[in-house]
Amino acid sequence: MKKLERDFYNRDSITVAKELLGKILISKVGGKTLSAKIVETEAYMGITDKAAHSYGARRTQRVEVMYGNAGFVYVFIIYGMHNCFNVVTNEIDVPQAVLVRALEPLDGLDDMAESRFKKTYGELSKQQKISISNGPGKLCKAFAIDRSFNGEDLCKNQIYIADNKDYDFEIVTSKRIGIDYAEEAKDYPWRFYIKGNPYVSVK
DNA sequence: CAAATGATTCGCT
DNA sequence: GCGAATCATTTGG
Repeated sequence: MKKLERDFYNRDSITVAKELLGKILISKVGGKTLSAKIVETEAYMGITDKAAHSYGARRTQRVEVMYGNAGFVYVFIIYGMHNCFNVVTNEIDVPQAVLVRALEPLDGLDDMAESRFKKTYGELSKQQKISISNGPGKLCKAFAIDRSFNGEDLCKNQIYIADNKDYDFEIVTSKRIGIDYAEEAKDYPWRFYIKGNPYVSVK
């Protein structure tokens, strides 16, 4: 499997969000290898998108990564307790990003189960196996992603995304989740997921 | 089973 | 001070 290069990320968020579906997220932090298929994403289109942190060209310390080069990681804390994992897209000074909302675990299942539930994968209930990574906060916990990942480069070897030849799925397009404050932007069809995948957070 | 609720921290105004 | 790109748990039908 080939690692995705800077060129892949250096396009608009909607295109990257769609094409990230079915790709493989790989983390090699702390001597462990974790991998999972990306099954749900959302595009945040920057200065014109009321749901985006960078709406209206807001440029603060927190949002600074999004103004940088494509292919970097943007992690933020939401509701005081959950991390959200984003991929920075598009040109420098165009503050766009893609939120990864759900993953299908592939390798390192025991490590993910340990991070999430303090159990081995075999000890999990059927319900827990699904909920191990079927949401933005949950997948961060499974991958042990926190704010120390903010600003990491996906074109290096600590954490990266690999291409996948398995393109046998349909993409469903729908409205984004949890952004009721965003007025008309809350209805934009900028959420994408793999049809029929059990790990999708909201069907 | 659906709906309501509490948790808890930090960046921004 | 306010409120957020969420989640787990509890409550009620």
